[in-house]
Amino acid sequence: MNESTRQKIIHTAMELFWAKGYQSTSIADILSRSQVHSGSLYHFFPGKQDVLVAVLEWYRDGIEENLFAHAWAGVEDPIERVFALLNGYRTHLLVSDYMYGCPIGSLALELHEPDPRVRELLAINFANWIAGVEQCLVEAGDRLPQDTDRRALAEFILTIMEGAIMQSRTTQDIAPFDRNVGVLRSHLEVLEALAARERASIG
Amino acid sequence: MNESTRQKIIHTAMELFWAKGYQSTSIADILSRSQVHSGSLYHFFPGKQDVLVAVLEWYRDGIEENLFAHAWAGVEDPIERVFALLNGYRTHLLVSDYMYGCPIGSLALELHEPDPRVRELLAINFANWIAGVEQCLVEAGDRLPQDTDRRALAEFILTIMEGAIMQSRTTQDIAPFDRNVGVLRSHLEVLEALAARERASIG
DNA sequence: CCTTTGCTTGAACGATCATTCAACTGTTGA
DNA sequence: TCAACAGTTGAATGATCGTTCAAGCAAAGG
Repeated sequence: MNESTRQKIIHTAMELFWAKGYQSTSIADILSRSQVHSGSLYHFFPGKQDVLVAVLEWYRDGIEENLFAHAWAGVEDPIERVFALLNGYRTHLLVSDYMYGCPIGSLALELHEPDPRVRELLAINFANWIAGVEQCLVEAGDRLPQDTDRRALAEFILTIMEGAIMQSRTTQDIAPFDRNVGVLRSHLEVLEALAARERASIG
Repeated sequence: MNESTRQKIIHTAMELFWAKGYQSTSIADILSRSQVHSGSLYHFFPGKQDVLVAVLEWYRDGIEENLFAHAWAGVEDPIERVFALLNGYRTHLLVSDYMYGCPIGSLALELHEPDPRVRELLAINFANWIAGVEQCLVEAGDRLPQDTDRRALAEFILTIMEGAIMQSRTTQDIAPFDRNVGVLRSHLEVLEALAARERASIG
């Protein structure tokens, strides 16, 4: 089984969906960019939606090596890892002139009546992202107040990331992104201060 | 000049763009739903993009009466007005079975290379929303710490609203929305507590 | 050698897309 | 009465869309 053609299609589709969105990307776009012919594509995929499914599965299966490992290289502090992750999206915005935001988020809002498989894969990708951040917050241990709902906080951080990207992409200005991350940082600093007081009163 | 046909097109297009997105809405959809014929549409609008521009102008010009006035009817407390506004989106999600989120946000992420007029109108609509919330926060006066950047906080609230809608629409579950709003509420409560301490120490 | 199998090639198809336009209607002002 | 004009009608157009398929190729197994 020749994986290279299939992989080439997925990789090309991923880039195009990220840059242009799903609907604006035509099969012809994928074919010409990947140097594959339509018959080959339809040999591997029943239709366009199935290419999207494969792309979302690729995101799901590679989030560790493609996203977290890259963002967290050289960053050990668990709370700084959260901001390192956010900074990765910031860099993508800047170097692509506000074209590349979060590929999952863009697809999530673009597809209004998605295939159940697609919606579930979008949700799984969000859940994996949240789980990665939650792990950072768990590793932060008693630097956060004991009763902090770390999963809810991780979910909140995803929310801020997505909303911040939306605003900066729309205004073509990194300032909204930075201000939002700044408010998040001050929120976490308050939590850290509360946790420090907790530790002092107990210890 | 017959405004009713033009208005009928804008109103229908607004609904369809909200429900299905811009690209998934065809001119034929707008025509059949609004009972207008193609020649009439192209008499008023040079093309599809110009219909979108008119819709975004309609949002811009009507944000007060169509959004704020409705959400804030019977709510006087400025901080509760913030949550009343968010609750309006929550209701839309629930009654539409997670189809209707924020029309501006959906368009903002769907359009990857928008007409400059379109992008500017999206940005203006965001700015107007932020300004409305900022006004609430200004009216909250010394219930927030003196040095609170109320514009940045309003921007942050937009971010949370958009990110929360994205997650609840994707998971088809209101819980993420509610948890995000809950974290926001606790954040504001911390600010209110800090402001109370400020007032006590000064007064 | 032949058959099977996995994959490739690329022309072709029907559907749908945004858009055009010539003919038409109804109203208004001279 | 008539010309001018705003608006309507709906068939037609060309482009592009996702998809199909018959033909071909190369390698493997017998």
